[in-house]
Amino acid sequence: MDAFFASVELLRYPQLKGLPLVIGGGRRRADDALQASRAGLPLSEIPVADFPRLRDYAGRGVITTATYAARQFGIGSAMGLMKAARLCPDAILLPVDFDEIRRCSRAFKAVIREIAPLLEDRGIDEVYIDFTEVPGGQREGGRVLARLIQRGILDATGLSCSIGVAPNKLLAKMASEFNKPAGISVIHESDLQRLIWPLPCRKINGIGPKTDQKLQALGIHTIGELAAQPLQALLRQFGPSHGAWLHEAAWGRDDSPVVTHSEPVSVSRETTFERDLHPVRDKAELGAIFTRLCEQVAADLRAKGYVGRTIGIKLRYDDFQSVTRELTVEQYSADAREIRRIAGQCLKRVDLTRRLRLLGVRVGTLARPDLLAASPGPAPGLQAGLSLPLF
DNA sequence: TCTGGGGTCCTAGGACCC
DNA sequence: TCTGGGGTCCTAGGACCC
Repeated sequence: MDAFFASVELLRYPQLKGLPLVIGGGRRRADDALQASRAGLPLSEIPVADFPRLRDYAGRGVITTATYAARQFGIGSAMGLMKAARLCPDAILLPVDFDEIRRCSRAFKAVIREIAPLLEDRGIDEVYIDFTEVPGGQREGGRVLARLIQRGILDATGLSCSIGVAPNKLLAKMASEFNKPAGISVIHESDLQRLIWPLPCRKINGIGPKTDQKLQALGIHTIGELAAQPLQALLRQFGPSHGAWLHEAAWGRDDSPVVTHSEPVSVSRETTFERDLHPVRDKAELGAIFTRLCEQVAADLRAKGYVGRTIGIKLRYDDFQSVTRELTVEQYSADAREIRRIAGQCLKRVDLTRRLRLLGVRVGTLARPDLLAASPGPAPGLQAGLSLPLF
């Protein structure tokens, strides 16, 4: 989806079209001013002058989405809001409306599923689609079906998306970025040298800042340069698994399937405080936050229909160093008090003399309670042992 | 100028088992 | 007194993605 979070807001506030608009922020509501001016007015008639600006923000948030107009100023995703405010103080800032985002996310995925059911969910605003077997999927190399999907999403939601069509997910993902926004690009294996190899390595999905830095240090800047590296050299530098993957990716090879269903691995909640808190001096405040996080995780688990038996915490100190602790217990649970009890034991195993900026609670090793009841494992009194000598 | 929140997957070491 | 070759599970950290 193109500038998804921002585009969703533009549906409500069309008067902001073409203006630099940024979505993000932490706890502090960026739309306080808007709430006040809203009274009695249709949303689309709220004067542009009444919208909150980046310059008025003074919190710890980052940018989730910037419209293309805002990107002109050098603003981008994951940038701190304070830095963004310096680049474009007049940009309008709105908070993320998660309920509305989720609604739009479900809506656009539903449109795609109607046309092409083999869909892999890649988060709130992205999917992979296998339309090899969809009737008409091969027309114009897939371009016809891509147009159909694009049009269907626009009609149903008013939102635009960009589609890349390719022989595999790796290339399709890169292709989807060629013509943003509202673009379609179709690429074939034979386009590898011309279209893919000139790109920076960072464009490969799976090469992040760390790997890129390491590649740069080796004098490897483009995907073509990476492809030219002897496999042996990559294996030596990056280990057998990562090295082999880098080589394959540079050659545009990816045989990973489109996965239509997956079970969640963990559920977590975390929060960055408005100001750093001291475990001793701000004990009461931290305790309340801790309890709330446990309650939220428990509620999320129950809403999704899962229980878990690995309970963990995450801390971030004021110097941004993060630590985690976890404990796996016998009994599955989705109970806030039980989660808090185990998480509390984890807390005892970390340094609590330094100021914290973040606290998180996580539950892993998940199971569905209904399935658990169906196969309770070895019941007491029914256990048997059998051993045979090996030789 | 400090850097959100929710996830997945991988690695590596240690405990423990056969 | 020295020392194998599997395997699973648990834990901590880190890279990466949306």
